[in-house]
Amino acid sequence: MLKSERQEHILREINIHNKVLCSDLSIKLGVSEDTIRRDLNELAEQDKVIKVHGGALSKSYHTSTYRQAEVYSLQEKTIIAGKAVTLLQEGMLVFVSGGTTNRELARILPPGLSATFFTPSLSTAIQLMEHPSSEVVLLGGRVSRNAGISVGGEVVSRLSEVRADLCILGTNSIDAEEGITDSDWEVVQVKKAMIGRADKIVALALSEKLDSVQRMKVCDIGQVDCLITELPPKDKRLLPYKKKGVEVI
Amino acid sequence: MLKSERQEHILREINIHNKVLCSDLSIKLGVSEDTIRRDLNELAEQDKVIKVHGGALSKSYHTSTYRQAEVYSLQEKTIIAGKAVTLLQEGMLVFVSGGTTNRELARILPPGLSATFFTPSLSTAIQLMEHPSSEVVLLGGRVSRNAGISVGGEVVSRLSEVRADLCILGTNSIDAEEGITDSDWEVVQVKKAMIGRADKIVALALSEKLDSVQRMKVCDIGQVDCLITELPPKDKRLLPYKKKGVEVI
DNA sequence: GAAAAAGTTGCAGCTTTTTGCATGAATAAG
DNA sequence: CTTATTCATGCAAAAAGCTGCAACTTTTTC
Repeated sequence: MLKSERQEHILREINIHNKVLCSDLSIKLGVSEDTIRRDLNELAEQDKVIKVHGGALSKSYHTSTYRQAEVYSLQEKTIIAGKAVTLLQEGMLVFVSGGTTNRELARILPPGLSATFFTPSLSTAIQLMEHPSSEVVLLGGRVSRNAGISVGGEVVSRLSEVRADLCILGTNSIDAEEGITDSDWEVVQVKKAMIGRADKIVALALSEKLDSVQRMKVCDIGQVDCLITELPPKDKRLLPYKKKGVEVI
Repeated sequence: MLKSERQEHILREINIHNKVLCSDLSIKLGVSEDTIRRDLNELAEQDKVIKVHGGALSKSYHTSTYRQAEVYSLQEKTIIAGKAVTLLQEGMLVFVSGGTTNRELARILPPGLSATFFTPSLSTAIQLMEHPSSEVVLLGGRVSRNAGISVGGEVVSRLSEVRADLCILGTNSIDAEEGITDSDWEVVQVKKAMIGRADKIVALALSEKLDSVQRMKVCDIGQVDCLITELPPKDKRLLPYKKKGVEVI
């Protein structure tokens, strides 16, 4: 295993768990603790991690600790994000909507992956900015104070000029009959535009959002190719969606 | 559990409850009270908590905001931002560039003011979002990892469709002879476009940036209407700029 | 393509840090 | 004033870190 390969692995581990122990990594990667220590020191010098006695901590976790701690259901969201990452492939063009789950996705992106991300979300864009090898395109427009994303005709018309391989939607409500729904008209417009211009639609949802409906429709369940929750795919609650032909991860 | 992790946990506990007891933490974290005591003493030395007999108290009770401490020369930047705010008027359309000084400006914006801000800067936009009565328009485009702003043709062409009353530029280098200069080509393109579409140009600069020159030219000193530093307007160092007809605040 | 240089890795020996415990002093509470 | 905590200190064991070194691999140079 190459040194750089190993360091990427370490970075990835840190992004997922927010910390690593020298002893764990030593076993997991099959090298001595000294080597791990040296790696961590190098990464710390490059300001990519924070070295502490016994291991290292994630930098993004630390710099924004105050917010991170406040993220609701963070653990579940990290699980969801981890599953979603498996769908990403080298060179893809990906639409990413707003929401904390998507920001979490941006945070745990494998360092090696180089893809192009289009997003109207400020926080997702900022998180993606820290990723070394990906391109980030921010969709500009009037900023919705409420949602923290750009909205309006400009976003929609900008989206109409691209075609994405994948569209990753954070969802507030999803139901096997009613499809994906939301409560903010402007957000709905943006999501609709994203859906219309992507080959594959992936919905991320906490299990508590399942089988709930809100006022405004984003899309039919038939348009959703893949549903990701923190539940194991064979959970009962996911059955109605499978029956509608949605792939469940 | 890592030491730093444990201290993080203690800090969070303190922020929630405003106080902690050594005995509680000892049980909750599964370490001896001595260890907790040592942690609390360390945190107290770093001025993060207030140590008292039997435990510790929250410090943020009295003083809030941690992240501000991390901004370089924050005090000077706040002074600059405070002066710049006086130029803003009701209903104005304002271009704002990136940089921490401009973010500081966004932070101290008078709550009553309702203006429209166009910015390519992610952090400025996020800060402006918290302002109750202003409109924020984010200029979208490829995101420059380096500068944290949108760059590229789209930003420029978008700017060409508006005309602003005011353009507030954070500057890295300004010189009475060479004008405003910068080191990042893409940032320069965006700034140029902003300057070309605004009636009044305001440059914000720390005094240490005065009389310095970098490789790429943003604009001539003649194009700058107003220069704001943290210095009093009659400071000697500002004389060369006054002579060139720049208003100095 | 061989020799030299540079980089990588594990190990032994030693230093530093961390942690829990024992002891006695300091402090708060009744 | 008495009593029960709480605190500071020193100490020892364990864990983690650092350093130099030797073995090995990769890259560069001639």
